[in-house]
Amino acid sequence: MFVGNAVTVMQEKEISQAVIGRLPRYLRYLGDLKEKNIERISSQELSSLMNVTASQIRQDFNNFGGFGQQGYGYNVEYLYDEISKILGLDHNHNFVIIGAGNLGKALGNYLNFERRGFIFKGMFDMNPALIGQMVRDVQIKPMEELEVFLRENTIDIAVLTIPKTGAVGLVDTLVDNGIKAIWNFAHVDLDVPEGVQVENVHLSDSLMKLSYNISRYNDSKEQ
Amino acid sequence: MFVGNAVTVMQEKEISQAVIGRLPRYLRYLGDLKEKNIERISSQELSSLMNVTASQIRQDFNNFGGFGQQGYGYNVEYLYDEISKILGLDHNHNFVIIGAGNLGKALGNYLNFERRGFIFKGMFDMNPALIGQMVRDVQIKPMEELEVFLRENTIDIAVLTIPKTGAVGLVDTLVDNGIKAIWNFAHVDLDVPEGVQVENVHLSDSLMKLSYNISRYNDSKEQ
DNA sequence: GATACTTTGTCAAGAAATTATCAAATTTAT
DNA sequence: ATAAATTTGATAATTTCTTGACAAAGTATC
Repeated sequence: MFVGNAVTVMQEKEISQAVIGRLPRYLRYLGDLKEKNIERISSQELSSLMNVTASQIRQDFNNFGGFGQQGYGYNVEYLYDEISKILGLDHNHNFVIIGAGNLGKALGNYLNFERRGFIFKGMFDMNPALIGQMVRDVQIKPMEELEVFLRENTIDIAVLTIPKTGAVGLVDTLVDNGIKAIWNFAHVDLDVPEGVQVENVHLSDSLMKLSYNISRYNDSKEQ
Repeated sequence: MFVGNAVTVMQEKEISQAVIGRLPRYLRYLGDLKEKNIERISSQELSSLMNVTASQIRQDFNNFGGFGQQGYGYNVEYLYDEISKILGLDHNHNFVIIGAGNLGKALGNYLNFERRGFIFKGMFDMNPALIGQMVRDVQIKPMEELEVFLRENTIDIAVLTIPKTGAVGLVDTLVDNGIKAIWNFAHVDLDVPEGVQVENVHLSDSLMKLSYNISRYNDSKEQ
């Protein structure tokens, strides 16, 4: 009797976040190529297009298996589809936005997310003045209804566009009601249980980096 | 006779962007400590607070010179001020927002940038329906007035919240009229001359990373 | 004021990421 | 069909980033 292999977990090599972070950019360039009806591309061509080394491109793609062919290069459409799958864009993700301020509304109105399978399902806010307003085809609901809504709908992602004070206390509610991932625009680090994903967008951090690079360049000029 | 040293330009060690990227987070924690009137902190304490190694903290700070003292640790306020200076937050940066859509308005209304010395000076859009509207104390102007405005005011930063097609063609105008840095929300890579800083905020890339991490975790669970 | 304790700054080691190199596979040209 | 050119995937070399270790310098205690 053969046992043992049945439960063998394929120890997949962990892909570094550095690699993952580059995939969306590859996808963007491949999408552009597809629109231009370009059928194939070599790592060398893509390299000069994207300003990264050809070696890195091949290395990155090879983390997921051989997508290319010697002497030919990569088939644009095939590669595009494979990267889409890797990024989980081959199936839909429902999301709710919590915080119906300017930023929340901006994200709710952003149609391109839908094209990638991110479906805007609900929006919540504490402010009574906002309740009932429409953002696209979604009506803003009071925060009290969030829990029930999450239980009655299959929502993967919560987008947090509320001040940091509110954000921290909300995590438990979200996680307890099935949220798998948080796209966090609040300027605070969230503490989530193992298995819940957090992606931070700290806009002011980004602006500070820009500020540093301005100063650095000016200082180096002065010398 | 000793010559040579006179013209020796202090070859400052280039600080890696990895380090710079961590500075805003340090600043945030130090700000919180300051608010709690905590006077001093050791790398060890900060380490457990921020979930990074104490060694990395000391290494990071030491890139800029010794901010601490053996046996004592770091003075919170002093360290806060020094990091602020490094990030160029000790003087103001004026910015304009180009693109008065939802995202542009959201950023224009975000008051916290002002606290850090980023001053909202102007807003421009192509859409005639938006011209004249107020965003805080700034009136939306037509794109035709952008060039003159940039010449007549000292603006460091242009915030691009327009679709990518418009963004690429705008770079030359911005750079020719004194813009030193672009905070780019358009989903495209901008080609700028040496010395002009670009910080990209590619929201859909960020969302895709989140999507990958959701899939990855679910897949690993299934096995 | 002497001693024990704390904690930095620095240097070395280790790990991770990037780049270079090249054999093997395939395509293109003759 | 054969030879020349192209290009991947894999491995090795290099570089960068992170972590560990510890002497030196300070603080706190008795």
